Amino acid sequence: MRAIQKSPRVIAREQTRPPGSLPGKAPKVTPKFSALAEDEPDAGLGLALGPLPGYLGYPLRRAQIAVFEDFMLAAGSVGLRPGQFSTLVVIGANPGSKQTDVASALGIQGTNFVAMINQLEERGLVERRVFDRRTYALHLTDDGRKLMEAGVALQEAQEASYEEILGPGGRQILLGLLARLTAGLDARKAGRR
Amino acid sequence: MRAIQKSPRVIAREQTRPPGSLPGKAPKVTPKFSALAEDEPDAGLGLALGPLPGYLGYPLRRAQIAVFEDFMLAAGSVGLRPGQFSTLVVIGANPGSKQTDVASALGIQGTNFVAMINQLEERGLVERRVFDRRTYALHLTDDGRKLMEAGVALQEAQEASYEEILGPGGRQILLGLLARLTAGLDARKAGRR
DNA sequence: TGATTGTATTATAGATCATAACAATTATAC
DNA sequence: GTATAATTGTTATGATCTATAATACAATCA
Repeated sequence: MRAIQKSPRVIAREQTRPPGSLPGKAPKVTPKFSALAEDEPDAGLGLALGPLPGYLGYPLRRAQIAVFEDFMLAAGSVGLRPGQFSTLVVIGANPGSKQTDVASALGIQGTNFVAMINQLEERGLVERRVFDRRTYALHLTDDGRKLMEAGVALQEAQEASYEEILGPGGRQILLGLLARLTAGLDARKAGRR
Repeated sequence: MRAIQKSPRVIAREQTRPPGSLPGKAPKVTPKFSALAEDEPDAGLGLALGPLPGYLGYPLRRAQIAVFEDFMLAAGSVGLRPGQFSTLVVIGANPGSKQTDVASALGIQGTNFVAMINQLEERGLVERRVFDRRTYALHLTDDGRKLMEAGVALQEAQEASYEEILGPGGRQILLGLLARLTAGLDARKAGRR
């Protein structure tokens, strides 16, 4: 509780609070006067999320987190994070590419991509070869290719399990809708520019 | 290019590289020995993404980023980030809730939720009232409610535009598939535990 | 009473992401 | 052919987001 530790910051916050609202005794009886949970499944434990589940951003975010966690549980055994895995896949599909191109294909800022390649190179998975005097050509090492292929195998299994969850064809429909949404939003953004 | 700046780190990396591959002078004549485009770098601009677009995690991530950017462009005018907006919505739907419950409803770790509430409280959008001596009850201030409602109005407009992009019913189907996927993965994770 | 659990907090560290500045190279314009 | 611009990779920095560990205190229960 905040009032306990009395750090300066805490004290400052307390001082700005109307005195009437910080009595030691609280009305424990207070019935969640909201109880607006009339339209929520809610299951007693969780709170009502209001309109959030109907706003695409929220379920998208939750699904993305869930899938990433799932990936980490499965592919964590090969020691790859999602971003690293996709980097290996793209380099594997385009050997000799420049850092700039790989980064932009993945939607990663070039400036942040440097650290990623550094890590992968230090782990002996990726090689920087000279392309011209200002450019590197990226290649997978043998270890990198092995790890990438192991990740692909794991990922294929994951996709099969997603198909189980989503029913026959559901996964394909989801992929199509996601691609359409991303393309539409990217186009809108490009139009604004 | 890395060989240019010669920071200690750079030198260290170069030293660990097989001598044959680190000539100080780049073989300008060397016909980009890469060009190994075993499968062509394709399409001039974008690189091949290999199997990535067929793996749910990747399009999910891209879509989530695109939607979040879209939200920031629209709701940025009211100065709310997605996480802050959803926090306001949940508090508004459940006035008097404990921090713990709001955080877990949103899937945010309690320890990270503290900073979020600090910010919202400092901006005068959220109030911490005493619930009992170790617990705070969260409420929206008048300003907080106004901002939340403004965000909801903006978000409703966004959803309409998503429906345009996804075609009639497409948005609803997408919502359903995302919810099913998240629920399925959460159940699987819970089962593993 | 003493041990356990609940609630909020701080500190810390890692990953992610964006911006700015910079160095060297290459490409282009005049 | 030289001056200028655009590319390419890098570093540095700061803001977010996230996860873990440790702490302080309160409430509950055997």
